[in-house]
Amino acid sequence: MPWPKEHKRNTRERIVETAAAAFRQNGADKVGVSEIMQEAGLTHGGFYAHFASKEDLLIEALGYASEEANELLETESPAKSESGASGLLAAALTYLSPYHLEHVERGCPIAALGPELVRSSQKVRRSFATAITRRLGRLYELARGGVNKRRQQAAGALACMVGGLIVARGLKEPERLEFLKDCQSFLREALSMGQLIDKAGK
Amino acid sequence: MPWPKEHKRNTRERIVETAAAAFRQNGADKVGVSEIMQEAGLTHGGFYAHFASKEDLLIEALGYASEEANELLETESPAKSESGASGLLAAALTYLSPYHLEHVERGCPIAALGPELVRSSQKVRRSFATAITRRLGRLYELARGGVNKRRQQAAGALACMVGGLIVARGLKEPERLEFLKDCQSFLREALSMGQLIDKAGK
DNA sequence: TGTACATCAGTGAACGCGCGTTCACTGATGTAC
DNA sequence: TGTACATCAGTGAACGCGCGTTCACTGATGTAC
Repeated sequence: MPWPKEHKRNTRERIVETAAAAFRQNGADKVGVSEIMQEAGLTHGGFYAHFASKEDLLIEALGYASEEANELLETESPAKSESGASGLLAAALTYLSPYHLEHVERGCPIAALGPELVRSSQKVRRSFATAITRRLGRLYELARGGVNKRRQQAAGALACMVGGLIVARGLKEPERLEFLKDCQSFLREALSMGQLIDKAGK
Repeated sequence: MPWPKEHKRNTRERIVETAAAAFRQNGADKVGVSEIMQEAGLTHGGFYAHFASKEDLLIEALGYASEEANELLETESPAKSESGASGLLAAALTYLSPYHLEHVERGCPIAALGPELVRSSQKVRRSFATAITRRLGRLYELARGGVNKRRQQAAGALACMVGGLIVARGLKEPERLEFLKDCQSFLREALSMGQLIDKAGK
């Protein structure tokens, strides 16, 4: 083998990472193969030595982005330590942080590309559904209470997180941060109060 | 004037309505001017007698879709009367209904096009921000409690509604309805319990 | 150690296609007489 | 009432452009001797 063993693998990964950021930043349809390859320091012709189609790259990039976003949620964040929140609430507060609001390209692909992905090919949709289910599973593990309670809180929290970020991104400078804070306050009550009531009820 | 007075106005409105449905169904980028005109019973060439650009049509269609969705929220629905829910919760339950889940083309444009619109031109983004603010105002009016409470509940509810629908649409047949129900249960608690606690605290 | 070679990652011109937009035109219409 | 006419809503060919994809090629590499 006339090239270093890992060379092609590294190039491929560089393309995936570049695409994962570009797709989230500008939308999968608005980013061309040429643009991705150029940002990865290559020319467009070489693309098909690594991927069968742009759709295949989208699926890989989606997987990469999902993992990246899941890690973000489990990272220690200012919001997390400030409030002393833990588990599901902590993840939600991190998700609804100004940092995540501003950094689409490194953030949650559901919020960045959700509706677009739902309209994509069956292969993409399948991959997207898996990513969502996995995320829901992680949030479920962070929730506290009975089985139904945990499932409902994981669902409600994910909905608030995704919708909160999307709506905030649609607002202008003064209102968007205010909206984000309101969503945080809402979830703080909805998640922790639910707990308290559960305890009181027992 | 050699043509009936309202003829052109009617044609224009027909184009807007057709576009409002097509954009939500397939995404603004994926729907061509030709396709819209054909669905409206016309040929593509005539488009520019009605609109300066596709972008202008998008803005008009967005306004039309927003109004249509706002009306949906204030319509009497099965979920609404079933639960005896009123105000904000009733609107949220209607939003998170299977009907809305299935009918993107007649539903909320935030959930159908949100991330795509955020990446659009300044003109489109401005129009989108206005639509969101208007929706938030309506939800605020439906909420109960103090000023802060109402603002937080309106924000949290809108976030859950938009995110809940987007996530549900990303899931497959068995899970998507389950997820929708979980979001409804979550909001039922988060919204009505907040009320109860408020009352108990006074 | 030095040279010839086979490999294959990456190059760049070219393709067919659909898009948004333009423009010279056509023909249905209400009006003037 | 009937005909000639001006208006203008709508037509359809054409444009430049960027897209995803293909393919004959180039040239950097590790290996064989």
